[in-house]
Amino acid sequence: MGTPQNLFEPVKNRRIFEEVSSRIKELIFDGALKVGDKLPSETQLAQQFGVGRQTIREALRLLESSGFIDVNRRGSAGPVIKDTILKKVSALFLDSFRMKKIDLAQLTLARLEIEKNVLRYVCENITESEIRQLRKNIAQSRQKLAKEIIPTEENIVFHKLLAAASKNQVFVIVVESLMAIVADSLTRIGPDLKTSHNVVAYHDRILQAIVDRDLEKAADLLESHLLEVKSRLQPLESAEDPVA
Amino acid sequence: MGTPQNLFEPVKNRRIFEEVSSRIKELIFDGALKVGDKLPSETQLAQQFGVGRQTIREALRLLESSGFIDVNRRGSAGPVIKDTILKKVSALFLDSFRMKKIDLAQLTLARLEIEKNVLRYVCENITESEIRQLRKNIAQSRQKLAKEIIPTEENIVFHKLLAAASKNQVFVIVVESLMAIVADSLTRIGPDLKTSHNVVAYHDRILQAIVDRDLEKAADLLESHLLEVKSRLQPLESAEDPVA
DNA sequence: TTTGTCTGCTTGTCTGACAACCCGTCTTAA
DNA sequence: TTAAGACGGGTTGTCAGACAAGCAGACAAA
Repeated sequence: MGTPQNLFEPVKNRRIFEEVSSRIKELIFDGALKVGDKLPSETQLAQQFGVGRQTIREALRLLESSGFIDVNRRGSAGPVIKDTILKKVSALFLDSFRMKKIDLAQLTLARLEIEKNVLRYVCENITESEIRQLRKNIAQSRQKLAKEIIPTEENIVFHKLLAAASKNQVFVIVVESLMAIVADSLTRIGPDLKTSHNVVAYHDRILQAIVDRDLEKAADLLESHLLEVKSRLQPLESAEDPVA
Repeated sequence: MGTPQNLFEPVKNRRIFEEVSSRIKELIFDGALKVGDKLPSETQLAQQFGVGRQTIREALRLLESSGFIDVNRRGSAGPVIKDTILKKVSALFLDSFRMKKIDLAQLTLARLEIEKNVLRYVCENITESEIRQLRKNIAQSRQKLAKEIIPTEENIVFHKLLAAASKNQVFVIVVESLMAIVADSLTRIGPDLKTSHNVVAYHDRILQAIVDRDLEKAADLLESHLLEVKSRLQPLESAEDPVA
């Protein structure tokens, strides 16, 4: 008590590569560097910033892992400005999950609530073209099923398409992140053709409810659907940690 | 059409530092390395992995920027295992915002929906101790206001405390991320004592509604509260981009 | 037109070097 | 006795130089 703590901010002891990294970041935010633009090669960057190449490399690692650039492999031209921040957010979300900060019950619950919100906006805003996309997605799943292939990817995409149709980027990011965890969990579990048929059937009925603008029905279907997915993934939860 | 495209997956050409980074990550996931443990020094790591120090450094940069380790500055001992993934997620979310992928209207809308969900779980699960924390938070805000200091930090914390009281880590992460954006936006706007009084008053009434287990009232108050915050931040949206 | 080869440049990695810096230890002075 | 100051070993941050692997475009050959 009594002693105020944040009076003296820490003197910023930034490392040079952090400074370089955030300078480049600012250039991107300001629009001076746009997606698709190419950065000079490492040697040139080193000269221009007046630092060593190792410093530049570490700065590039930072930018790369934050989703701002894409470093070409050996040989070809310099780093390219790209925007893959979303993928990086999802990856970190997955890391959180793997650090046991989230369990499947919490995940499903949150997913349910958030996707219900999404559904509301979807029912209000969905366009014909988006409906076509969803229909196409279901058709692709069915084609795979007919060949006895599990359409995992397509089933994940269905939910991402829904999020996109809400026209709210925040939902897109969050759903994308949650689905990354679901996708990861699904790869750990054996494939199951019968369940997949069920999943696709649910997706189809949900889409139908959306087309009918029947929000309540869509939400109910979604709830049953997710609870089923949860019970399917549940065994994973306890089966993990085989470490002594 | 006709030509299948994903038949040949790209030969994975992982760089050594990526390999090193993910090896260490796995050790953390497996529990072989726990939070607080110290990694060997860079030179020792280089020897043990049989690679150069530069490679180790780049691996450490990766781990650092993903929130797995904390590298001590010059001099003191080796890197320490830490878990600051959440902070990194928030930082990336903020980057998304700065890349104009999210605007304030979308943000507020999503925040409203998600915090309403949170409120529902809060009303069901909140404990006495959490109520005390929230009360304390409001009291602190009032103290600052009495000294004519804007309690920005406390006001942000209020919403984080609510999220925590939902007992769902997913909501915690999402709210944390959204509030990082709000906090950042608030620093760009001039302080406003009068508005702050209003904010704290809202928080107080929301807490009261929660204590009364009056979900509907709490949700209504939250909605008005957030819409007010939105209208306060709105000027920022158009005032940006002074670049020609 | 397609295929093979060559050249130059870029990235990935290693090695060696050194200043700045932290921490525990030892010395010294009050 | 104890507290302040000096010392030394170990560590990080950064630089410089080196070289193999690999790509891209030019050019030659089939």
